[in-house]
Amino acid sequence: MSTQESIDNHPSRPGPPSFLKDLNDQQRKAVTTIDGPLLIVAGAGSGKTRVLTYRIAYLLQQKRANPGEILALTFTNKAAREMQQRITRLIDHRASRLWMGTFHSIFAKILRIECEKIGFSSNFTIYDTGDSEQMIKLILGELGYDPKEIRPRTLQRKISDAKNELVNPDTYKEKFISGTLDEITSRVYAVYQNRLKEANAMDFDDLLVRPIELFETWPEVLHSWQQKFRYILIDEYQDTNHAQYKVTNLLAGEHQNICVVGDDAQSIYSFRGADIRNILDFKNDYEDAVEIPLEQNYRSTRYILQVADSVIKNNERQLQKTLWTENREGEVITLLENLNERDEANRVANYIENLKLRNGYDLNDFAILYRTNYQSRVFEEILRRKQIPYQLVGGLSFYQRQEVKDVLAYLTLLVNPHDEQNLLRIINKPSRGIGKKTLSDLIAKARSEGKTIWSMIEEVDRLDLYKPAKARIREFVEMIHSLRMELDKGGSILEVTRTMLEATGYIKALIEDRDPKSLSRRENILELQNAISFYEKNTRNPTLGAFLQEISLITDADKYDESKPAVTLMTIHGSKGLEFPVVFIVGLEENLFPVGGRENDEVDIEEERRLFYVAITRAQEELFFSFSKMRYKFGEETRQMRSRFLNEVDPGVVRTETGATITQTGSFSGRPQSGMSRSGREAADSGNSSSSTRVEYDWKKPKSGYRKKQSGNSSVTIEYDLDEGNDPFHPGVQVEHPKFGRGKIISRSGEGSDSRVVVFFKNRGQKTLMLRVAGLHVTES
DNA sequence: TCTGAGACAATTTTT
DNA sequence: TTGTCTCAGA
Repeated sequence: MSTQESIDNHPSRPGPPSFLKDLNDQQRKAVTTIDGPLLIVAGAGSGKTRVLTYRIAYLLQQKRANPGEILALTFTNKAAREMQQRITRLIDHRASRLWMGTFHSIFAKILRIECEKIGFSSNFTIYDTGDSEQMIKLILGELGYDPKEIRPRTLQRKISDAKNELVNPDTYKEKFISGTLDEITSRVYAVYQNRLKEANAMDFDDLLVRPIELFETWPEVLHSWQQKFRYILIDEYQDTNHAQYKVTNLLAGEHQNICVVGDDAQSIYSFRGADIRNILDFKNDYEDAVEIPLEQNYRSTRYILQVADSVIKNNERQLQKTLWTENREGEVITLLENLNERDEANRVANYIENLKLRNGYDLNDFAILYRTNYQSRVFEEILRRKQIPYQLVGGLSFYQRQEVKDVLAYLTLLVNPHDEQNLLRIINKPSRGIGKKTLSDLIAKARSEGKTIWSMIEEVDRLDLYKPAKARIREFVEMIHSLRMELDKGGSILEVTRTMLEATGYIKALIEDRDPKSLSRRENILELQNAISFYEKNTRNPTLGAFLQEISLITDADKYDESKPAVTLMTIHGSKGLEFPVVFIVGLEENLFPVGGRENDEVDIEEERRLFYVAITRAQEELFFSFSKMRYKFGEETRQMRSRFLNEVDPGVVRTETGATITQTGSFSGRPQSGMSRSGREAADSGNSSSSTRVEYDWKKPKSGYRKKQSGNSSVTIEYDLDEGNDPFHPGVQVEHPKFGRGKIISRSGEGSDSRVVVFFKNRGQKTLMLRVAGLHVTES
């Protein structure tokens, strides 16, 4: 508090920036406590991003650091972009000089500068999970295992887990031999790491692990980066894994100015090695750490928070905290019961149309959230049929499509000839008569001579191979050589790509192909060319290598445009950090959400529950739960059971479409496993156990009223009745909306409880709102 | 070496 | 249901 007082007491000094006024006490403290380790425990919707961005702006304004001395790490591209935009708004062009981005992109950038010290060259290739898997499959075969018996994917997962725990192949060998699978993993892991290095390639995990290797073997390199980053900020700290913990711990070693923000209740990435202990133990790791909680929620209605709270308290492991809000109670949550997934999609679509019409929502106010990507299909189909624009976020990424990966493989080969995976991918694509036999001979020869495949085929003439194939290989090598020359002579990336598509006959092959997908493949390649062209025009020193690295770390999700007038479809994981006025959480069924476990691995129910919590807390005003009694799975109609989570929600704030309470839903209220949700049952039986808020039974007509702010934090509620027409909302009046902020009424239409106003909001633009539900209040002018 | 029919597996979640 | 992989035959 003393910081805040000293700032407030000297308004005439050039000291505190005016933007601090936008913050509440806790937030302001979090922004202005700048030296030393700081843990901000930020509940959902408590203004976390705002605090981070203001903190950065504050550091700059107070001249504590130059932009280049601030390192801000996020977990997803979406979060990074969001932050980038907000900071740009706050502090102009200097934002671009910040070291801000995802863990992976930032450390890729550092590695590009430093990687020669650990035996890589700066145009190393980044392998995605698919590339890794392919490579592991090849290695398995070479080691004499059958990829059908041992799934490359399983091994990929195990190796990735080991890397995130900083277990190298040698340690793995010592520590983890307990069964044959571990033994195989150990052997494959060792070969895999060597192959990656030979190929001058890194997988996603290496982008975090290799910097640690670098810093530990080169203390002076570590020291210079420690010096550079005076202030480090980490978002979503609860989702960091051990490698991420370690690498930031190293970097913060000098200045100890490390500020982490997180919420243990929103930890949803343990499958990727995220270790919730990182946040729980922060205060042990950094002795002088200060902890600041952010507990006021600005996002959601009281009912939404209430239902979120009723869910999350079923988890045993969690930090104690109290999330509260000044927002209105809002609408009760509606549970949609559907016959099957088509029925579900139709019902959701109908609600969207109705709410849009009745309450003046825009299309981008709606989000449909699901557990798994494949659930999006039905929704896409129905929305398309009903001509409701939507945008699908996530799923198969553009850059992961076959044809796009093929083109990128060619380009990658131009900058990194040792990249084996990409060479093997396209050496016979389109088919040019270099078949399986020739290739396996080639690989065997390369292995026995200890050379890369590329260096073998460069001297193909001395090899003993199938004659016709030799000629084709020679042609292939010459083609790559001449393309590389064109690139080296300074040819533009786009031009080289065009030449390549021509020379390889890739496009020609697609045109001749009778496959109906060929057309969309050609379109995708065109789109890729657009991306290349965009990159070249908008980058200072565009190089093919940099382009390839950049796109290997971005996904389709990054194209998400929140202002586009369309309904958003995404997974709950993808929705983290976002908010929507109206949210539909669909597919609340056993074995879907929570997901069904595969044979061997247990589903972490607490994590699934946190995921449900994340989904609920995305909603600002209206929330819907939905499940289907039948669902097509693998082409077969399966009977579905209602999710156990629905037995845990506070029944006081959830109603079915008919207005019935949720426990009255008949045959589908059955609980799946005995003894499973004891606490959930208790919550259900004891009604509003989680909160003192009472819910009126007549939920369809919420009380009217608006809050009039008085001095300080208190407010009085003034009753009015829209049917009487004694409300204060007329054109010209300044109003405040719980979500959209301040605005001015432009016009009004409709009668009584149908009254609507058009309001122009400073931050959100023009909106049509239903007075009955908008929760507006008049501001003093 | 290439092609196509049929087998088969897959639905967690992201960088 | 869809997409991927394999194997037999040309």
